[in-house]
Amino acid sequence: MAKHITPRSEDYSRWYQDIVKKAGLADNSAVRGCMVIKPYGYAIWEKMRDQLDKMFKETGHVNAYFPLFIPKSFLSKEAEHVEGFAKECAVVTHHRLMNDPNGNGVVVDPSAKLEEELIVRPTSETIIWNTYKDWIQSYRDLPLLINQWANVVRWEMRTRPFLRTAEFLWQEGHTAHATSQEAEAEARQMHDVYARFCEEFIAMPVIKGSKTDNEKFAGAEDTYTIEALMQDGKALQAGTSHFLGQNFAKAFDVKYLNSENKEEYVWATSWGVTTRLVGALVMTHSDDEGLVLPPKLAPIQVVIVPIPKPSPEIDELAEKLLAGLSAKGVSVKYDKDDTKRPGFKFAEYEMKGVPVRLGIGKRDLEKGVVEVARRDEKTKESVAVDQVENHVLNLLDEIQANLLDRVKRFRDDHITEVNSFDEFKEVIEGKGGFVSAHWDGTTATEKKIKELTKATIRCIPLDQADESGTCVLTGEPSARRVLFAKAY
RNA sequence: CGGGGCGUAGCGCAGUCCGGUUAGCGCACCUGCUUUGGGAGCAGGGGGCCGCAGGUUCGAAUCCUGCCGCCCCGACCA
Repeated sequence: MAKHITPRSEDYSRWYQDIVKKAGLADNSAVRGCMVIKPYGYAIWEKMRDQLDKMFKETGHVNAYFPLFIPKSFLSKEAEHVEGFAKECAVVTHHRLMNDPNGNGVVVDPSAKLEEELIVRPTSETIIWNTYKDWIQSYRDLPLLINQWANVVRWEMRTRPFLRTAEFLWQEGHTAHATSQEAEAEARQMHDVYARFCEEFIAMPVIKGSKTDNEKFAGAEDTYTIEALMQDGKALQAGTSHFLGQNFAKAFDVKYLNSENKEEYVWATSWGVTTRLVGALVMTHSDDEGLVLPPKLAPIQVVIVPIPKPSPEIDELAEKLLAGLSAKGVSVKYDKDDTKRPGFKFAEYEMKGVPVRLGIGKRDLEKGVVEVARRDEKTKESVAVDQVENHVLNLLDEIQANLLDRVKRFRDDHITEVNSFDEFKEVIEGKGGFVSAHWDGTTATEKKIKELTKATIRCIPLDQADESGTCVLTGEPSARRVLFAKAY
């Protein structure tokens, strides 16, 4: 059967959902707003997770695990924080079920009401800082550099697989430091780690910047963000790193004695990326034929397809190539399923985004070649058997680089400087992408622009020269340009 | 939470307006044969509380009432 994917030009949102479903990444579940991550989708997340975990360890962090449930009272200790999350929390009120006296299955046992309700964590700052209070006494206990891999729940109105679901997987780093400078450096360091991960592994260039007061994390002093651009011209926040100042330390009374025996509040950061990155990956590279995966995150990097079906001669060569490539660390699959025809397999592996496909048929055997097809450019070539291994190794690198290059060009073409509000609207409504414009620095203007155009300030880019000008909406003076876009 | 749409086989749908044999089609699945360099062909076969609960009727997928769920679009958000 031809598995039809809605073309991007027709309906980008449906195209995205088709890819997620037909490439076998995730299914809708019986639970509203929650998805089932299927093995293939989870394999991609695992690759991301393993790589990120390695990078966290390299920067001195260790993993730990904190409770799923947070006492309600904890959330109200930091006023801005509770403000940010209160509207989307799942609340546990009882701890027991009982048989319905009327015979309708089970019901909540009213006598099992919790004295203090528990909140399913939307993020773990509060439970963690409540714990850190006991762990930190002296400057010798600092810095405390901890990460946790966990699920969190945010009761969203509208959900989309990977991009926004009620429950999602993520990592959250929570660190404590003796000085403001050190905490700031940590927040920026992890910001860099995220940006590097996105570029090197997802092959997705990101813009590093800081959030405006309006857009920053509830409870943070500063929020650093990485912003990516999707194919449809909308921006996607791919990760954030927060400098929390002493807000949580004060709320949870976390103090340490410095070397002069003086008590001080600690300085904090938190930082996270989520399974949303899987959605970002999909929307960054894929095409109307299906998923396109960067080799570094592809669960299967190379697939070998026998044409038209396995035979002793084909098997022999395939097994040899498989062994050789596997020894070099490449994940290879030899598809020996003889109930499927080659054409079906080609389409299927293209749907799944496998970067490189090797085809071996009788004609190839006679000529001593293998057909090598690359997913990113959809091209094929014949390569002599004894060169296949090196060729594939190089090709994987080339594909990884090509994807990044391609996306970078698209992204750079979609950062448009504008100097009037008319231009601003024209670009936002037409071309899309990021709009670089002067802004007077007020939340009121930011909100007004959003109201008028649906575009929000994605970030104040870090690596950008100051340039004085006038606000695109109000004409008030502005010290630098900021990036606006419609966002996911 | 507003607006729109949809619940019939694993998936996609027709049938519903205007009630009437045994509920149908495509894909998928199973068996067999023939095929096989870009999603194979033929033949045979299995699979349905027609979203749930009431009601009207001799008779309900179809009409009425209530409920539940899902999707899309918006407001809010990683």
